[in-house]
Amino acid sequence: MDHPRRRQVPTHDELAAWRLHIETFEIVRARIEARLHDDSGLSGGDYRVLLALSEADGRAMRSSELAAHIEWERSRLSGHLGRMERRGLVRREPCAEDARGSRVVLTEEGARAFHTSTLPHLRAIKDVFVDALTPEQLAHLRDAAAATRRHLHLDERS
Amino acid sequence: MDHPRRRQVPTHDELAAWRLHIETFEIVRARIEARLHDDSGLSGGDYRVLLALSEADGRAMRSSELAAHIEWERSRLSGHLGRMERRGLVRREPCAEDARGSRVVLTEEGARAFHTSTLPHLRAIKDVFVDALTPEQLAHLRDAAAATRRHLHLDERS
DNA sequence: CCTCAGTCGTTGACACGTGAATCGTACGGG
DNA sequence: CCCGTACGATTCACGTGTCAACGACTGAGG
Repeated sequence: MDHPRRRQVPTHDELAAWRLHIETFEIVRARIEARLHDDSGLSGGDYRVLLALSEADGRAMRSSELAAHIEWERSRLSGHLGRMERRGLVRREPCAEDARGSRVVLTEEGARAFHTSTLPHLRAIKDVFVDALTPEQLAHLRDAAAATRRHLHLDERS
Repeated sequence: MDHPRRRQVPTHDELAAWRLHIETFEIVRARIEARLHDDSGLSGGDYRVLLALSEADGRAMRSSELAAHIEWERSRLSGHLGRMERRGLVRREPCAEDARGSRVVLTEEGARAFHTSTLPHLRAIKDVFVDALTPEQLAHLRDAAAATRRHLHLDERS
């Protein structure tokens, strides 16, 4: 027998809880994104970009500013914007103040797509996620997420 | 004013809880997979395939049997096995009983990679996920996941 | 000025995921 | 025995993600 100061690996139950949790909420996310896509043709990434742009001054943002805001790699954003531009959701124009950069502008069509998608999307979140849980369970999830963020030293706002 | 029988969209707090939860545990998953990859060069997908194969009779399985077991699309598995085969983790051989099919066999190297990765992987799950939470919080997560699965009519084992 | 380190955005190579089409084989019914 | 349908596995086209390398440009210093 060893003298475990502290168990180094999860118990069977802890491991089962981990798998159940992560697999379940992966399905939840997929369902919500699938509904968004069926309703409006937008992916989760599209929605996130459109949300940020529609809240921005002049419905436009510098590309790396946008990337920082939604916490994406710049290369990821670049590729995504290329696909969104092909579909007419955004437009890229050269930036006056800094010839290296570019401004990402929300098009009329992009704004329309975002607005018509919002309500059904929120409903999907309610149907699939919120309504699955009691208010106490939801509060517990929020607390667990907050504790996890502290544990990982996320949100070091200072 | 309307007469909402039942709110159709989430409240601000519910929406915030949803976003906090999903974003946090996405980061948790990414951290655990990054540690797995750093420790052993395996991705989460590799690990799942190797786990299933190492528990299978003769360390081998029919391809669609394996796909069903780990709940993957067959095309996804096919592509993934191609990459794993290039790296020598698995081998595919024609199937005796059914010339359409193929058997996926765990190689010695695959078995070795799986075994050396398991302990560090479990430790990562403990460090990053389990140790972030109190036992009560972990139980709450498990209950919330179970409730969600019922809500979505998953696990209809009948 | 001019140099040069650093930033902006894109690109390339790759891993990974989905759904539709494909191709060969299996097998039950004429 | 052959035919048509069903099935196993792969392939294709595409969307999505990472990281490293790149070319264009900026801006602080000599």
